[in-house]
Amino acid sequence: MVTINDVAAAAGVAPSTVSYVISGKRAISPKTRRLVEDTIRKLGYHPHAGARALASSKTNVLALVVPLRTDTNVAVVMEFVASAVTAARAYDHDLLLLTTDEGPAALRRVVSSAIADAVMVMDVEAADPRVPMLLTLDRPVVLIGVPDHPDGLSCVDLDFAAAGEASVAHLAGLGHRRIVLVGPGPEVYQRGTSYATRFIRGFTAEAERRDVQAATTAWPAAYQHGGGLDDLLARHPDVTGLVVHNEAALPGLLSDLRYRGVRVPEDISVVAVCPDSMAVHYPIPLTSIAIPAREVGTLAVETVMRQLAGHRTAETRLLAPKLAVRASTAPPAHR
Amino acid sequence: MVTINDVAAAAGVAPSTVSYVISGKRAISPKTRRLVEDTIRKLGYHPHAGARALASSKTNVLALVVPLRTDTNVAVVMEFVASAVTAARAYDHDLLLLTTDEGPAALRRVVSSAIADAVMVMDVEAADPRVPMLLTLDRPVVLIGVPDHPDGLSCVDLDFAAAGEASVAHLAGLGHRRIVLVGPGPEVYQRGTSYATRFIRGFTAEAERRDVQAATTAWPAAYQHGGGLDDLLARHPDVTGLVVHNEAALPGLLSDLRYRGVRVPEDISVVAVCPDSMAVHYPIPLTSIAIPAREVGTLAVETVMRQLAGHRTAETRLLAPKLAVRASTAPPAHR
DNA sequence: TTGAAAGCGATACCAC
DNA sequence: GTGGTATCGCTTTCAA
Repeated sequence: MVTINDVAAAAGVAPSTVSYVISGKRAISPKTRRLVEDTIRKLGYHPHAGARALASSKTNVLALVVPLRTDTNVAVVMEFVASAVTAARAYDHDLLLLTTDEGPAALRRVVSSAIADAVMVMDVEAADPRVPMLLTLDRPVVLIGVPDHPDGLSCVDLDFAAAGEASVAHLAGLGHRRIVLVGPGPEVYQRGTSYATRFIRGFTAEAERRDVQAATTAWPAAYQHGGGLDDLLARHPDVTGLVVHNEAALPGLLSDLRYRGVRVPEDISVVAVCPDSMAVHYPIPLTSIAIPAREVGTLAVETVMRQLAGHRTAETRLLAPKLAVRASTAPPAHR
Repeated sequence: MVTINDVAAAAGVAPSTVSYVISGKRAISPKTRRLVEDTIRKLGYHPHAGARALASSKTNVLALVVPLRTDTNVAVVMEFVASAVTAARAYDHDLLLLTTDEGPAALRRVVSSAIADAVMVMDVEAADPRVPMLLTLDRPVVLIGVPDHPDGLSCVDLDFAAAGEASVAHLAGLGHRRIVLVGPGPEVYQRGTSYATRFIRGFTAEAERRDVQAATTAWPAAYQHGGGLDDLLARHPDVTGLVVHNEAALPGLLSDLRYRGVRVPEDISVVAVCPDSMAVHYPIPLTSIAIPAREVGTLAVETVMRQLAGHRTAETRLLAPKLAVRASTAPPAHR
């Protein structure tokens, strides 16, 4: 293994000089700098991460806790993770993967062992049991999602309440008076997953404000196609607008609509809550509120990096929803 | 921070004794062991990972390179990752996430810096440019997938060639004479992604052997529903069996079939290649060949752990495909 | 602008 | 069965 001493010897300088060339923490003459840099390249030197962590108390590793249930929204999680890795690399950090299954103990372990410098937690629940313990960690923490009591932890997420409002506002603006929410499965609500309840809150509030009849339904994430739409129409025969906050059920629902000869948007308007990339790929491009997984991932990393840089005040950033009007919504037909 | 010296002092023993209690690498009297363990608990001691890595040249971290393109099969990747994390934790290891985007350099960096002890690489291509460099790493490596020239690297995967054969064999056995493969999009083949070509090879070979007419088509992963089936039927009007090796296109294809009034399996039989959990959730449970992401993830970790334990000979493990007969296949109707 | 050397917190060898 | 201590590779303070 090539060590800093090897580099120093080969370059004819002190190890500390090599260290400073790398870190840039003190002025180095251009000549020495070039010499050292060349030697590093020539020898193929890579600083030993463990030694570095030991001496500097920094690992340059971020821990990311992801939900690996299959019921959850896989595509969004992946997109988030991808952007987080990329953003982390831009700050010269790596990502260590933990799962929600491992519970709070995993977080304590990773931080106490100095495996990671900071922690990002996805899939936060309203009364998340991890919050109290995260507070005791004394390390930067960023929650993706918003618990009822963040207690001074930083949070990043789409503003789902505003998204719920926006979906209703759009349909109401077009003249729809009876709309139904196709939400995630009951298990999501049972867990108290914060985004689902926040969305519903906004959805319902805006419906009241605008005096439109709004009902909510929960569809299993595994829903493919079959009786879902028939059930819904039986209960809400005069519905003209659907808000789908359940990307996994989207293909099945649209298949049901097509099969039943219900035209979109002529007979029923559909607003989807899903990544834009998903919305545009349907034969009828969907009017949608984007789930900005990419932005949230990047923002989470930036927030955590800011905290690592010493900025220790908690900040909650809720991204404003963006509703893109595409081909799946229109004014309701007169009947 | 609580160090091993703090524990030693509090317990009235030498630091080395504490170390040995933890590692179990030498005999300790029950009395001392209990004393030390209690002290560790009481003080909340966690060994410093960096210090450990420095002294022992082991990080207890596995690097996993995942493909984070969105065109690729998200659900399978997630399932694989989930099982890999779980398996790794069973061996007291953590998982560091790298992406294919970072290229071969990332692997060199992670290994040379002693951030990880070994590497697992997903989404291997036929002529994967990473293979030559992986060979120079001098660390355990496991490929998920099989390149044309593994050159002594361990590989783990589903036996896709056998899967291709099995799909044809099942349909041919039922009496089908004209079948079509709905494969992944052209970009997958262009990358030379090994599983896709291996599947086709088995598919075609078995078709020849059984003298059934077999055609192959490539559907975009983003396919939802629309003209896909019409195109296919126009080109292959007398097809009676479909093999779908493209889970993302599955909902769209089935929607097309339903919409066109093509009954499954009465008019057309469908064999899917996808995780079992996916196959069983359709209204017509699909006859399928399972993509054993879970098993592959676990096996990959076990293989890498075996190598870390000193077993340095490369082993290629191709899991035999399991075809589960469900409701989407039947003998072809006589026309 | 550079060098020397004291840690950082474990492991594992050498003694007893 | 236990203790003492050199060592791992780097960062950073102190000196020059």
